[in-house]
Amino acid sequence: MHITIDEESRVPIYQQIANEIKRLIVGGELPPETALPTVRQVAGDLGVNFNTVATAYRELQEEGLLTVRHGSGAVVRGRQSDRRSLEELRVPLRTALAQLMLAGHPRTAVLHIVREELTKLVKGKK
Amino acid sequence: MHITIDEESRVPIYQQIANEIKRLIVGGELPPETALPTVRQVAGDLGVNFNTVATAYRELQEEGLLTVRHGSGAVVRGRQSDRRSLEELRVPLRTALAQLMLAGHPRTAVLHIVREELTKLVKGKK
Amino acid sequence: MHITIDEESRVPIYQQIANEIKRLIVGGELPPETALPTVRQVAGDLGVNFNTVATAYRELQEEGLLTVRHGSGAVVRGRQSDRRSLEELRVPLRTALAQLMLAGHPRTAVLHIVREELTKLVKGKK
Amino acid sequence: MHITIDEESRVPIYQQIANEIKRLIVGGELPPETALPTVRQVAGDLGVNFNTVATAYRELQEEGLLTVRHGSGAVVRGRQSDRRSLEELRVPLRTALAQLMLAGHPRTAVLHIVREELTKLVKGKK
DNA sequence: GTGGTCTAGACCACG
DNA sequence: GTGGTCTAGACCACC
Repeated sequence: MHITIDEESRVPIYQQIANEIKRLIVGGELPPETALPTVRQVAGDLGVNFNTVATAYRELQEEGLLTVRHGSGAVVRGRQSDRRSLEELRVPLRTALAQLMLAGHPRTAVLHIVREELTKLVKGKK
Repeated sequence: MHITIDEESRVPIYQQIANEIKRLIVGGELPPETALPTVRQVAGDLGVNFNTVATAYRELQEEGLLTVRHGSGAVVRGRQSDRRSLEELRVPLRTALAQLMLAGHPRTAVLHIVREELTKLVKGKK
Repeated sequence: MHITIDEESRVPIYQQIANEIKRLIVGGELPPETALPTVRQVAGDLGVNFNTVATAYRELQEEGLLTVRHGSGAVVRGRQSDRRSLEELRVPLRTALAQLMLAGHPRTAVLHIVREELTKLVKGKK
Repeated sequence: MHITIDEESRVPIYQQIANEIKRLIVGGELPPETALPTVRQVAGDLGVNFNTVATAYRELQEEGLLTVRHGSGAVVRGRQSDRRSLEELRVPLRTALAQLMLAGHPRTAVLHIVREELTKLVKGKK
């Protein structure tokens, strides 16, 4: 399971970890029933404290994406769904798109980038 | 200048203000050379702390979007561009797209939402 | 003996098993002197670890609800009673009631729900 | 704001704190818009680490009961509502009722206790 | 001065 | 051996 963390980012590390795992779930690299590595293993790989990883796992569990079984690890849930409303999810999208356009990319270029990202997201997925 | 703030959001208020102003610049509602309202005025309108708005303006200045003229307020810069690299801007986009797909929206639906948002962004723009 | 476990719940599985058995004792479905199925049998039925069921049985024994006869399984005790004080038992009740009211159910609705649950509890009981 | 913690209980301290605050909200002792004491103040009063209190506040925020404003403290939300379904809330009630009956209290006595608790819950409420 | 995050390390609960 | 909880203390983000 490959996760990259940006130490410089102002996004909290635990949030970045959660986002990366979401990406892997969406992309099919972590299909339902997959056992995730232990918090201590991920912590070791990333060089962060295990509590930081535990916070990420906790967030994913609260969002219904993982089942964390005390004593036997975490697995990806079969029926995933983000509980947040579409309107809530539009806000970060809107912000990301605005920043791209501010950087000087015209509408068609932005759409191209979006298509690229969508393709990368589901690359591994059957 | 119409800005909306979500008190419940975990995104810092100053960040929300900065994002909203970026949106208005992209949309052409704040064309180059436009004078922005004073920090105190915005703070009063939104009912937030003076320093919060000041932080938002400082961020926009650091990103090269505003010119703050000593004693006479801030104006939108002529040649705007977000200084961050494309790769840096892809991360929040990727995250936003992944969340939409996790919510169960298929690729075509996500693209549709993206087009809607892009259209809304440049609505006021000639 | 029908027991249901919620894998997603944050209540430990052994605790859920113990709670379910208590419910069956209260309801009269497991009258005094009834022999309980063996730990291994319950574990197999529920698809949980052997030790998990053993922990549940141990808890019930410690609370004086079961008699574990060396080598011959567990039986329901004749004169059952939870050893904990009334004050100790009020706390979870209070918490459960507060959550129901927070969910917007008025006092009379909560009382109705309580009556329903009490009736369900003793359904099988003569 | 009076909160009592049972050090012996197996319910986590942060959970107990959250439950107590819910009780105070239901009872009207913490009406909407009330500012809660700071995490450090509560931590000092209860003799626990401030992180423990912060975890409780976080849980309440995620359940939509508090608005935590970074830098200016937490306030009780106007429109509270527990997002969990009625069925989910019935389980702890069922468990609490079963334990009371196991302790030898007949149905009418249990109902009496429930009424007492409901009355205590809303004591301070107008 | 507020809450948020992260670390380090101990101990417990669970399966 | 897993995750959960709690502590202690540091530093940062925010208002």
